[in-house]
Amino acid sequence: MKRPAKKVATDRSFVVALSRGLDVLRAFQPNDGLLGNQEIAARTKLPKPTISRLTYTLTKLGYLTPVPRFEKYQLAPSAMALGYAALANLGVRHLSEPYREEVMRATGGAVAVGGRDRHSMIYFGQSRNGLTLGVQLDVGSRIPIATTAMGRAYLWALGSDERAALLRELREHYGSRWPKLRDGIERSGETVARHGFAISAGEWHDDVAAVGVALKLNDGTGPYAFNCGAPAFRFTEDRLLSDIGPRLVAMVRNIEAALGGAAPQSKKQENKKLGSGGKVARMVEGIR
Amino acid sequence: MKRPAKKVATDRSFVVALSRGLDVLRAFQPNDGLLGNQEIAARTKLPKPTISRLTYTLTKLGYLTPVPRFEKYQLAPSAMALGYAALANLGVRHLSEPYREEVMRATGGAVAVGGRDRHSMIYFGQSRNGLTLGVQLDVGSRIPIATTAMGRAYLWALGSDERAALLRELREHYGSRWPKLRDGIERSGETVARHGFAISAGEWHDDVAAVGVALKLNDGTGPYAFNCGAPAFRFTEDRLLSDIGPRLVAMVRNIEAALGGAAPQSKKQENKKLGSGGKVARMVEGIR
DNA sequence: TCGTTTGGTTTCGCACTGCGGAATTAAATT
DNA sequence: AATTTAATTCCGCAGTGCGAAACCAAACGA
Repeated sequence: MKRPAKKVATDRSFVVALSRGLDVLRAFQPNDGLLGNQEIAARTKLPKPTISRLTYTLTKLGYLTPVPRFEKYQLAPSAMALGYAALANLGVRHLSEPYREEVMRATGGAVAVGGRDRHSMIYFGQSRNGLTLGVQLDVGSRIPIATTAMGRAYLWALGSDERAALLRELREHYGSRWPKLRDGIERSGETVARHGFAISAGEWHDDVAAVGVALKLNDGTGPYAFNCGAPAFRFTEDRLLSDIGPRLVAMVRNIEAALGGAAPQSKKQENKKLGSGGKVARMVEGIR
Repeated sequence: MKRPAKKVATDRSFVVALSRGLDVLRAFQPNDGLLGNQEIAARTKLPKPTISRLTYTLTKLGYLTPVPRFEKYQLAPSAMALGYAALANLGVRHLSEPYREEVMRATGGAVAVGGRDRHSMIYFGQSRNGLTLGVQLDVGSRIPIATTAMGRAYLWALGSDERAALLRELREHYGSRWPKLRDGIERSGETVARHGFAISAGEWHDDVAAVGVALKLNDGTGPYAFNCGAPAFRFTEDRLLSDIGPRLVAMVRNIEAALGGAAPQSKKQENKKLGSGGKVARMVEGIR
């Protein structure tokens, strides 16, 4: 009864202006520092006057700083504060730290937790020893879903509907490059089914090898995923399979236990709530 | 010509819906993890249906995650991504790192950079050696403006108008506690005038002593500030004055030089632009 | 010097969004 | 069963937010 229209159309509860404003903020990628109204308009595909109003509003609220020298904008401290609040509220991050540390010491690989944002996994926290990888990844770093151990573990931890939805998104996102990626994902699906962890050896960066394990919580919060990686010469595929992988699985199980049990897998619970109408129903409908 | 109304009233360029949506996100403080619509409504003073719509929108966009178990929401990875992008785009943070490291090693104190968000200073980055302070401050941490060396340095680096505005805000924010704070600020103003750095010894936390120095850039980006702090017994007031302070000032001057010169202080330039109407005029008007 | 290009802002009338009071439902509590 | 608490849905209307088009200013270039 609220479903008919073809496009986004009439979703009376969706606040377009807010969505657009956030799109403007998101237009600022981690590199490109300064952006003018023009560039923002190009990226967001919104008409110029709209952008003007939005940047004006965001500036007034302190999320953007004008840089008069270049007549452009920059993300401001307030934007940062949001991110930090998000981070601080992420229980997994804190709780998993000692576990990560331990596995890092035991294996010599860097251990990280992350979750998904759009088409990427994004790091919530990591433990690395001095050596480790050539690639330096910080909190907030993004890594692809399709080619990384963390991403694959995450993907295969999703319910089949969500997974299908995500795969569709990725396909669209990657265009012609998709088939190759999809193959890798499918292979990793078998690995996950058999061993409980995903592997990526040289598929993301030539010289990086890692395993990934997903964590499900019973609070309904989307799955998270851990990885443990090192330079390829240090983690041979053999070692990944027989040593690192199982170790990471054990770690995650421990964390799940500490956090109050893994997610119940049965759809029943959810459906009960879903069937009864109410908020959750709309939520689920809205989300995917 | 756009000024008359008493309240926010008619600012045709200000997008209210966006502002409110961001208020909802901001309602999530770094601690209180989960928030229900109710609590959000209370904090933001917005009517419930409005909150419903906004949380619905934010959820759909991936900035909030519903936690069905508690019928509440949590900040989601997308929110974090924003913050990270902000951080990554902050030139000062990266460029200042080696300088901070050096001063840290030379003095034994922790050295940090930060900027302002609302009523606080917020850390962009810091260098600490193993020991240092009892208080552990991370990127994203907030410290007060009035009682800290960093905050005071920042405050006295503002133009007199902005400073006045900020002081007004703080006064309102702190209510009856204000007079005492104001005294501290004023004393620190003299210190800044005389030595070029601000001091806070035991005024924020009993056992912490620090100096602060502001950094002005010529790109029009609001000032930033550095501090160098340690347990009080390690940084005596004498040492702050004669050693740590001057050293931090020197550091900041070096950074300014590396970044292409300190901000020109004359109001002329700005006024020229201002006079000519156009974007900047509206910006400035809007900001403060 | 005068077009031209580029990037941004203002205007303005209208459509439809977003609003919020009030009614409604769900679940938890008594 | 009655009450409380917390959310959602309804729905008509005010006025927000929209965006095409016009306008402006500065930078370029010839």
